[in-house]
Amino acid sequence: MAPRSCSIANALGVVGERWSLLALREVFLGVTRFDQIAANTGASRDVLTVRLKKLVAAGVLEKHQYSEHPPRYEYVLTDSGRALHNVMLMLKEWGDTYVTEGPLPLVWEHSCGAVLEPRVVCAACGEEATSESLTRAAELTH
Amino acid sequence: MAPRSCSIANALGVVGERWSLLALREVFLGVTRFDQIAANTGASRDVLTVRLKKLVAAGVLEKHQYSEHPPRYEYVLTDSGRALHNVMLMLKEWGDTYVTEGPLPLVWEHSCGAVLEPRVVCAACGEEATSESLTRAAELTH
DNA sequence: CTACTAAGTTGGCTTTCCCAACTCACATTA
DNA sequence: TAATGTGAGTTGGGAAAGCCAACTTAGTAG
Repeated sequence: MAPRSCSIANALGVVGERWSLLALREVFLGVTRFDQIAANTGASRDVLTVRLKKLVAAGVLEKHQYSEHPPRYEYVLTDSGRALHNVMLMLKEWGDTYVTEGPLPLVWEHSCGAVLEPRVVCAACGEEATSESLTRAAELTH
Repeated sequence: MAPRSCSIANALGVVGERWSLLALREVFLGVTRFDQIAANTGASRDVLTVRLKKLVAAGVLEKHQYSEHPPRYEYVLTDSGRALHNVMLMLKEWGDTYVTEGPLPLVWEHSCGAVLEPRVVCAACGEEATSESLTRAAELTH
């Protein structure tokens, strides 16, 4: 039996390996250079090289040369990369609530002035999208 | 330099290894038994054993015996596990948009009748929480 | 008594990971 | 001009994790 075909699996195929999401976290936080990404994530340099190459190949990051002499590069988000912001927010929210102990290492404030408490809602009606409020509309068999 | 302390890293420490989120996906879809989780994810049985044990130890899943003779078990979500639904939704949404090609393997319908298009909003004001609308409110140094 | 199912275990091999040291191209300081 | 520093990786060798198929254990069904 073949494993279930699924966008979660497809997504994890791109950003699911160790260090990938942490490298992206750094770029979201404005840290765009190899050495600093390595230091802030704790990834070993060789693995980080492989991960960044894969993220670039997948169109999540772009490698920009910001200096020709000496040659220096930075990694910037593409549209696809920026769209991962939601995933990061929810992962952070879950970690804040169920994993991290003691004071939270990072708190976001929304432009409305409140400390951000993210919620997932249905774009159509604005109501919260809980697992109970969802039904399967279609599923491919193969 | 120590790596950045962060709830995303903490979250990934619990559910970030390969197969963990796919096993959880199965439980969300109602598939709660070892053999079927193995088949539907594609995880090898030995690794799946380790992952499920870790998820149980972390309080994300609970192992329930649903038959004593013969002894049979199922895995069910805890509150912490159910809270991962948002993470899954966003990961699926990103995969749908940027990775999966062709027709989507799975579509959710919200109770309002619309096909679900999930959005992340600020609980306080209801406005969308984009990366541009957020500022860092506090960060621990250590 | 044999076959079958669920839920793992086990052994052997392959792949990936980790770490420290090294390279390379240039800039800066002495 | 020699030595030092910096950014962005590469390389090599050992340790850990992963993959697969076969085996086990406990019980049911024919």
